Amino acid sequence: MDVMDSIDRTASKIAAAIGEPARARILYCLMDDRARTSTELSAVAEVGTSTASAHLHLLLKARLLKVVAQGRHRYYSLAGPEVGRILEGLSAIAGTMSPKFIPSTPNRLRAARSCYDHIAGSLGVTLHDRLLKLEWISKNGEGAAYAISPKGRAKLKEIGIEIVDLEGRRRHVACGCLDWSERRSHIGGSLGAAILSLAFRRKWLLRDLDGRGLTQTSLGRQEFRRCFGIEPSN
Amino acid sequence: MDVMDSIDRTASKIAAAIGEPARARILYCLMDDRARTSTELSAVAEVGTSTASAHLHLLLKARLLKVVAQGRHRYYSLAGPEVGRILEGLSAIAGTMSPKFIPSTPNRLRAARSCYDHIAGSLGVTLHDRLLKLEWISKNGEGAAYAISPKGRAKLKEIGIEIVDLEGRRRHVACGCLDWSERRSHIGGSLGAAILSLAFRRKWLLRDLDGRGLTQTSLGRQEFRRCFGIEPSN
DNA sequence: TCCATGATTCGTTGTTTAACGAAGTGTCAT
DNA sequence: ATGACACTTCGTTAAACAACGAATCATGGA
Repeated sequence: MDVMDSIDRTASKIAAAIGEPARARILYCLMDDRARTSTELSAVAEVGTSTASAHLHLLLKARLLKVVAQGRHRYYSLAGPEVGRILEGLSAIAGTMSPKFIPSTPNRLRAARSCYDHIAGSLGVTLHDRLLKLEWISKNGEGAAYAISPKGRAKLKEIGIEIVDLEGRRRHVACGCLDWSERRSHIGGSLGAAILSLAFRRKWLLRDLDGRGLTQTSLGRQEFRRCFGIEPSN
Repeated sequence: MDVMDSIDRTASKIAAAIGEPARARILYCLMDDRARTSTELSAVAEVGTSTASAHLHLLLKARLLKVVAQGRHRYYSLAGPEVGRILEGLSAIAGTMSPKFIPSTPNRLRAARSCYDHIAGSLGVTLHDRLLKLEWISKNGEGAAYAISPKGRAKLKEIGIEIVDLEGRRRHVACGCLDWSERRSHIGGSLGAAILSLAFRRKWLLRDLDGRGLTQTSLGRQEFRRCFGIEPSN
């Protein structure tokens, strides 16, 4: 009975965290699964940066948000899918409006882009998520680093990437790299570099004139699909 | 965009309603689907009756609770299953504890009892819910009254109850009657009376010595199951 | 009818907390 | 190094609101 009470109490704390208008605006803004910076969220919440900082701190403590520090930016995002579900549920009660009107997953896709020496943009994020889903890589590594599974090694070897060649250097073999425009992780580290270099070599991707943009060739579309099971997006 | 904002705002209001400790205690206490009075809930929330009244008013406005007036009592209960789901969801996030530990549906069953001239207690409630589920009765009637469906008439006739004989009197043919101990509706009106009288006549139920309690016979268990599909409870 | 009891409304008090600006910390660029 | 920028921490103020007791309304029983 005592345990139950404490659950109720923390549940109530969580509800209270959502129950403040400025914080609710922050949370619902983050429902598209993109990470945003403190200052951006202060604009969304329509409060000063210091106030937003306090709100974000509280939301972190309530385990509704998580944060990733990247340089002098701190990217905040929803702590997990359960949080999104709670928010959807509340909206569902709120309006007679059906939950499908809530701006959750559907998101405008952005073009591929390079980030230093690996693939960023929507393609980079898709690839990143896909490798995790396929369990070629897993989050078991230290920090933001990913571990490569035996299956991943085999499959990547088939494609033409030898993991052993990438190991033993100072650089991580694979790690999540937060994307400036997508605000989600894409695949970085020497594996990310190897994939981009492979894609250039095989003419899956062409470098744009501005040096950062990438264009996927029709061959590239086919090959990304064949190798990773990625549906042609745009 | 404006519509979205308003949804967020009311969602935030709902969360705020849950986010006050006293109100959270009230809500989680009501998760067993039983209606409770204002004074009882004030005890649960550990506040005075006037404070509880204010909280209950707010929860009504937030559409998290509904209320049924019965004499000088007002029975409060959760507004719907979505509310329970939200509360469960919050608890799920709150603890690492799994949602199944939340005291939602499983509830100690109470013995059958008579309420004036019809069946109350757990059996009465079960019967009430069953008749609705089978769609022999529906909530289309005025107020707390139920309408009897054609199917219901036919099935009840098979059992030995002629609805036409019950109609045209001042009394409702069927209506929900809030149970003092179960705090949930059982089946009242002349249909309720007819069922109890039938159960006595056929020795499905025996009146206890105290005059209010009812004992289900083994024949009764069989027959309630055969006629209404009610599983033998205790 | 009158009284007892459940429940709500009202007015007051005290606590909580959201908001801001100013000052402090850390990171990138020149 | 030094300035610019992103972000947080601190101290203060003002508004929101939960709590209570007293008064009021409503219902059921004597």
